[in-house]
Amino acid sequence: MTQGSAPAEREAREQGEASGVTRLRNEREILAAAERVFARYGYRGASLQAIADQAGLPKSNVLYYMGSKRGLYVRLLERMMERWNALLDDISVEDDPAEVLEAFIRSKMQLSRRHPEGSRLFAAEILGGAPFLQEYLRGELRDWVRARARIFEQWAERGLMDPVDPVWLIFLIWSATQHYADFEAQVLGITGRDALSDADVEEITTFLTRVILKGCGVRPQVD
Amino acid sequence: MTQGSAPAEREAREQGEASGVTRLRNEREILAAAERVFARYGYRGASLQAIADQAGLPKSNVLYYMGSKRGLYVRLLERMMERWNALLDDISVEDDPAEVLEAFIRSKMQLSRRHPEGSRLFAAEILGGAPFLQEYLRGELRDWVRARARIFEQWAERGLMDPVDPVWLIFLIWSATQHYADFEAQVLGITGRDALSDADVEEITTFLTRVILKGCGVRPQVD
DNA sequence: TCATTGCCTGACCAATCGGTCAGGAGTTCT
DNA sequence: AGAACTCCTGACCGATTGGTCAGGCAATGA
Repeated sequence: MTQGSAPAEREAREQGEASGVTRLRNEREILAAAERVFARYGYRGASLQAIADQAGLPKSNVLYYMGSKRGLYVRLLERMMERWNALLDDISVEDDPAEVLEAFIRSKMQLSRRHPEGSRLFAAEILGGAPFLQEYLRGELRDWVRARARIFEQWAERGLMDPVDPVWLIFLIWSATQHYADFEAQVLGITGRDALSDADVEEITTFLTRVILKGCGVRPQVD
Repeated sequence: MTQGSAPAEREAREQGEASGVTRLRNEREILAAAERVFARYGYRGASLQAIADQAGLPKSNVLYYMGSKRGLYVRLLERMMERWNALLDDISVEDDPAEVLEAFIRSKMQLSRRHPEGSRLFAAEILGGAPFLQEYLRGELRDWVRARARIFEQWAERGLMDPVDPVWLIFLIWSATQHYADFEAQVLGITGRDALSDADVEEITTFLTRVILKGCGVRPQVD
């Protein structure tokens, strides 16, 4: 983002280490509060007052730290995209399909599990037509999907899996894993739980892995 | 923004015997506009002014017809639930699993296809914690899921399908089908299309049916 | 003819929105 | 001491929010 194009002064000057700690803590508090509020109400529906209340700070302070509502929102989106990109590791044709697909499902599930608010924030952004993420979708993410798709196709050619459309397969995995964060209210309401336990998440992950791998003809790893 | 109907036309038919027609048309126009706006911005983010503009009517007229923002929103939710319930037909243990599951996937896909705005409206409501739908989720819908789950289990006992958790299976189908309406912006951005054609939807439906049926060990119908 | 009735809407309201700004509080430097 | 600098916030701004209401308009009943 905005970093060091203009040298200016070094921020190495520390005025009382306690104040630096406060600054970091406030910043984290605001980001966490904003993620909750934006996820729940969407960009337009969220108010800076609600975010400030959640963070336990005056509204002016939120604007002092973040500059503007739009800037805060974009920053949260970028943070979520970084988390997403972190698990988009490279794979090769030589890898084992079962291993790769399971790792894919598992890491995606953990991302939704670890950052449910961020996941919902992302979902709300897409739901509203992705006004801030068009570029990312049509660029970086599209390239990543195409690269993976090509590998899936090569696996199919080698008879390691059924010749299913790899793009629809990726969407299937995304939707199935994202569901438990985005539609949490529905899942909890129907199953009658207060929250999903780690055991539940593990069970769901196993279920999804088994059904999807079997569904596209990937034989579990045999050593 | 977009003026759908010229005032002159409205005046001409307004107070004549066809006034009932105008009323019906306005009501439909408002509901359609509201569905779009609520789906895009969520309940709080949507404004009556935006809905009125979309419908080509003054804001006061929207309130005259619908009473309040909340009432309008609830009415839209109920309409969507009716559409949903319409495809929740009864099934029995004697039915063919492959047939039922395929019909399930196909009708759910068509619902998302035919009412994408309604689908997104529902998604936004759940995303925000389902403040207006708690009762429906914990009552009607939960009962429906349990009834289906029991049948799936009996199928598994009879060896007609793998003994997978039926609730997770239902969620898998819901998420996979809903995805193409709710995350339309992502799907279009990544695939580089302007819209999904009927052929695309048919291809996706076939893909999902094949993978999911195979994935939980349901052999395609053999007659 | 005039009063009534139902459909409709411009003008208006208090509340809230995102954002600005002057200035207080607290350190550090000269 | 006082200037300079950063961190912070109450008060305020114009715009917009959901909602109300008095009254205009056209058709009907008498």
